[in-house]
Amino acid sequence: MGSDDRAGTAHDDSAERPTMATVAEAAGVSPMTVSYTFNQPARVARATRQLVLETAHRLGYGGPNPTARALRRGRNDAIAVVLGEPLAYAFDDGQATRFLAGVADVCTERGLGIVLLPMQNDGHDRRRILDAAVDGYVIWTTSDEAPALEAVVASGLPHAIHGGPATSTGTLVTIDNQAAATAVGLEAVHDAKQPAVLSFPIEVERRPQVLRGPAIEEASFPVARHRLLGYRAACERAGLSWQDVVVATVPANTPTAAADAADDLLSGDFRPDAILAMSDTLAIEVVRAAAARSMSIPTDLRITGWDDTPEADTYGLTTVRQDLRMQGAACAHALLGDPPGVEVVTWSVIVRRTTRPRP
Amino acid sequence: MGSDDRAGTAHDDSAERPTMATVAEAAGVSPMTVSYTFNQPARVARATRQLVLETAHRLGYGGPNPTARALRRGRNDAIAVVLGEPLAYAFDDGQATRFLAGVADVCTERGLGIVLLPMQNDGHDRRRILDAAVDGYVIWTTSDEAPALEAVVASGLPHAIHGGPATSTGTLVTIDNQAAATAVGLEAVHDAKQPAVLSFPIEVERRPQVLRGPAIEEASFPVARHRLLGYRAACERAGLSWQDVVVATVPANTPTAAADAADDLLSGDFRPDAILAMSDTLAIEVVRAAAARSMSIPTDLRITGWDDTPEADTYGLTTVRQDLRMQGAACAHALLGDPPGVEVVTWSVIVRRTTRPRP
DNA sequence: CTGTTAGCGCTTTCAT
DNA sequence: ATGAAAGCGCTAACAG
Repeated sequence: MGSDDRAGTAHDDSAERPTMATVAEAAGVSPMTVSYTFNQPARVARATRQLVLETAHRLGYGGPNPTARALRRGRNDAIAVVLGEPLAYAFDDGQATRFLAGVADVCTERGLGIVLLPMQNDGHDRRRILDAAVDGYVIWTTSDEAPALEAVVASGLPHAIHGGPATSTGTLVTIDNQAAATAVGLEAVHDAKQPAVLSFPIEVERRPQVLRGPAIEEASFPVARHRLLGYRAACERAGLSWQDVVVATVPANTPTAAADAADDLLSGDFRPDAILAMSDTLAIEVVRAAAARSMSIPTDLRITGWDDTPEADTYGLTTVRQDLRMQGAACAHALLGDPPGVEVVTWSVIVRRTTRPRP
Repeated sequence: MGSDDRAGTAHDDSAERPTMATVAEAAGVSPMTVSYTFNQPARVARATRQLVLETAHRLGYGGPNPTARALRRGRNDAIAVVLGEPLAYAFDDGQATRFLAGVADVCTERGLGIVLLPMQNDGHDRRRILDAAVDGYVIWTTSDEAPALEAVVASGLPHAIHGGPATSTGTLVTIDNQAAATAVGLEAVHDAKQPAVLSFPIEVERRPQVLRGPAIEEASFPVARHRLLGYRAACERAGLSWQDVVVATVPANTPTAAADAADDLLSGDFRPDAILAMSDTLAIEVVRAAAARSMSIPTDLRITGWDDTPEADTYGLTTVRQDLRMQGAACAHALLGDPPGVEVVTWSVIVRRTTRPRP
């Protein structure tokens, strides 16, 4: 590295971190005056303020201790976002990051911190939640039995849940996944014989699996469950039996996981002529895998996605349009007690070239 | 939403949130016994523990208040990650998310929360930093004069900075960007006549610009500056004058911004025969833009990237290999006082098909 | 095994 | 415009 990059004189651990009292004493004023200087400067005489600020600076006092202030005020000015998956996955998951961006929009605007709480499903999740110094929780799509949910409810703090499951005390923000799945699914299956589904995990271990006509009611994740119910309805309405539908699940909504699953689906004995994917990320890897096999879309294979990302347009993907960023913002608002406003989240189906027009 | 979506019991907003003292009184024990029950259960008689837990549950006490505990313990069990950009950008930035994942690895392992602090460059940044209840800061690549840096130093808390700039009290984690830029740059410019650079922002406004032979020393971001210095060295070593090199900057390291910039570079009067990009994300958009123009790579155009992402391999990109996730973890460790271990961050150049072999 | 004491650093409330 | 008192909810340190 260049010589303009010098760091690392030692850290002085011996110096006590100064407190308000230290500064007050050094400046010859009361602690209250120091507090006012930092919190309501207008209330303090110009000269006093100056003196306090100088003393603070001289002593290396950086301002009121946020923890003490939070305790006294009974408010942390921060909210937690509970992610039901390792953070590394969440950051690779376009849906999750768009949702997070929406939460962040509100937090930035209101000057709130965002605390990310990764869940591990390892028994410490409850602690992780209850130990966070926050004023409320936003929960990103999780499973029905997640201990995290119980902990959030136990905290007694306000919370908003995206996708599901609902709690009795929180706000649920979601589109009607089942209805949307039926609608988009029909675009692909109306002229198909062997549909398959590329699904989010349906059990908490998040293992990748390939199942035939799985029992949907047992799926642990409400979002996946509702979409599967919708897809099933679409298949049945097209005169197809759910028993014959193959469902492949990915461990995470990332391109890498999607590519593997797409490969599995297209290489197996089962030769699907329609694939209903629960995200554009997944669907696009199907498009690619199909292209690699010189399959013609939509003739040989119909594909639907979910989210209507910019890439969906690039790939001509028939998909469900929803605004996850807005839903993230809606969760934050709900939790902060703002007027609901967006209780009902809208969605629509965007029909493009990866499916054939319905009669 | 389906009626299968119920959880939790009613929330009584009228009830005061119980404290340890409340529980202690109700259970007929001292507050310390309640504290021990939650923090060192082994120290409490089984029967007493049982009683306390039951009482707590009955009263809806969710456990020790994290803020009070943090104040008393002098520790927050959370660290902040300071992002020099809006969160929405950071989440779209593969480098940033890989780095964050590394920080998250360590935090997850150690049970620490991650507080995301987006900077706005709006004068409140100092406050945002100093108001966070955390035990230290990890700073993601920022500019030399960022007020955030001053605030972090003023906090007196330990901090680790990725990329730069260094502070006197923090740890710097970075590869030798200048040396790496020279090395990878040479792969592309050794047989080129008109190189161009696709760069990260060089001024804090992050405006997209196209400059010819810019004054590198004035670039505000150390990472971009060092890489530009390295690229310049490569050009000069190849007998080319920096004055003739066009540098285009992107507002953010995202595919969208990259596509725009790649377009600008390839559509302008200046016809580059080599493009040195500061990330694989940027480089790949150049490859695509070149393909769309039927340019032949590496014959018509040599391209280098940075990071050696999986996509770099897919696209046959000559690039710099570095492990940002590990660097994120190194920052977290440094800040937590763990033995350094990774002071020196390694890098290497991976030569693939987007450049021509050097003689 | 359980309890007492004494604050952590700050700010609300109420004086002056 | 400044200050004194009180205590937010908890736990380290030290009894017993």
